[in-house]
Amino acid sequence: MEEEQDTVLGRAVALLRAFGSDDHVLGLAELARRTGLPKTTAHRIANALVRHRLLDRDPYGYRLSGGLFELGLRASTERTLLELAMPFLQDLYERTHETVHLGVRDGTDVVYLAKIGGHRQAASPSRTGGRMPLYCTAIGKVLLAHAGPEVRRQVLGGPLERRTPHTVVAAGMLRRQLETALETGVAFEHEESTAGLLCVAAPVPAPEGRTSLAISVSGPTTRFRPEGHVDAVRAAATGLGNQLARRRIPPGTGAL
Amino acid sequence: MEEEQDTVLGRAVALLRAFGSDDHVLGLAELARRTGLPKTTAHRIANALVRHRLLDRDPYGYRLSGGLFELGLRASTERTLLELAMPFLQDLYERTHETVHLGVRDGTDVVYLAKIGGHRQAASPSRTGGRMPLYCTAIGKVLLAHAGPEVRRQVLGGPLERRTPHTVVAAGMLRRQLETALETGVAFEHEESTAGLLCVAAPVPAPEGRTSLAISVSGPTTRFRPEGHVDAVRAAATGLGNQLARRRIPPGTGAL
DNA sequence: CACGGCGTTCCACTGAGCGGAACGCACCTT
DNA sequence: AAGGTGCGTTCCGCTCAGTGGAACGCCGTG
Repeated sequence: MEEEQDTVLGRAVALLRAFGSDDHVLGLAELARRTGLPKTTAHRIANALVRHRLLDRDPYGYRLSGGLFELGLRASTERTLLELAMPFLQDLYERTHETVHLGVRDGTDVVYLAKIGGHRQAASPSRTGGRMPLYCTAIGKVLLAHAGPEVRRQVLGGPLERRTPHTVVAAGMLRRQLETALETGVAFEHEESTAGLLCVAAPVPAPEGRTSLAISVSGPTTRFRPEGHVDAVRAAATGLGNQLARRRIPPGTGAL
Repeated sequence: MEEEQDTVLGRAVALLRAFGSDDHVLGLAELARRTGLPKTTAHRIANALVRHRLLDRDPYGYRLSGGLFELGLRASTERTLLELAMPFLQDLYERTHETVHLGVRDGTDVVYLAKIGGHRQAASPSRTGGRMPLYCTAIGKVLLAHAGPEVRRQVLGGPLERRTPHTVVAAGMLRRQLETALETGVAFEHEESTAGLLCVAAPVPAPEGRTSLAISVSGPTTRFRPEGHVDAVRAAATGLGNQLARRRIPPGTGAL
């Protein structure tokens, strides 16, 4: 958790960021440990954050508050992006009735901006606001393929952690997949991040600069055939792309 | 913008909160004005916030950043609530193909947690994370009807601002509408917050304590008949209510 | 060209923030 | 029962991060 934290503000932000996308509630000690702050300091600042309604407190510890949630939703760029994107995701869901995702690239991660899934949705571990490494998801591979050479080098050079028996951990193999992704305009995932999960993703074309958004449809191995949804995903992605271009929405690169 | 702001942290939060749900980008001077901070101080803190990626800066001024957006999405209570609610909203949308909202009560406001609307959605001004007063929307009236007596008194006692020619500004009239809302389990809005907009809402039943969530369907006067969707909304709301009860999700009261 | 409003830089003062030490408490071992 | 461990909390004297008035340069506008 490397942050500049020599000022109250930095420390406060560090405390907020200490909450990963999976841990909901953290005790004071854990918080102090993660941020590397002295217990006392963490205590003081965390309580101040509670006072200012950025954190909630219950007997079990601290958690990010609804106030923070509300504040986050006001971030203009992401919000207008979402508002424009929703109808397309919506349509895609209705055509496929499988889980639909919208993701942005941030560094070597995907951040999921939206997820639509009905009652019968596959047990995908993704969560809105959550992160995944680029190399092992369909959205990730699409975005990686369209990212600059530095990012590709960084990912292909770095270790490719095996997350399931099917994760592509050979850089050569991955590189080839990225090539075909560029050619065909879609990427697939076959249980590479999560066992039992298949996925197709297409990049949202950006007027200028690098694509950093992608849309995907995913479903369980039991019934889902990714190849069957290629056209639908592509349509949604290009539809959104056109919409964004018309509205002159800047590409989300680094925005997040 | 009354906040306790005698500490850096308080001031920082005040700066973030200075961004209303409608203003995207604020200049330094405007920011200083809204928070009542000296220009210098606002400048220093705002830049610190930029450094910590809670604000973005472009030639036009400051805006809430994607980092803040991401952070907000991690707020556990709201997130799990949303994850449980989405399928129901989804279904409701598919049944009606009109704009669907999920709202919570916070004080005398509704806060919209989710909005689903396809391409043909009505021009409702609501935005995810946005607020509306309780007295003039369907969701608001439902929530008001189920709120404690203090809240009712506060709203009915306070001035009812006329937002359109159809806004119910007579306390007596409003009170009667709340009664029928309690009896029938749904509330309507006929262009009371926005011209051309009709809406039905139903409360999400809470196992214990006060209901503070509601679901609505809305559409334009041109084609939308709220009465026709009563059953669908009610079904979605009780469905979600059962789900929440089963999962023992605490009621969202004051959570936000 | 003077004016008002913007964002920015400088700098001397001071109190908000700091964190080590020490405490009470609820669990576990032994 | 006695000791140990990890938790959240309180106290308090030191000091440096945060403060904000003054002053500056840069636009537009009347």
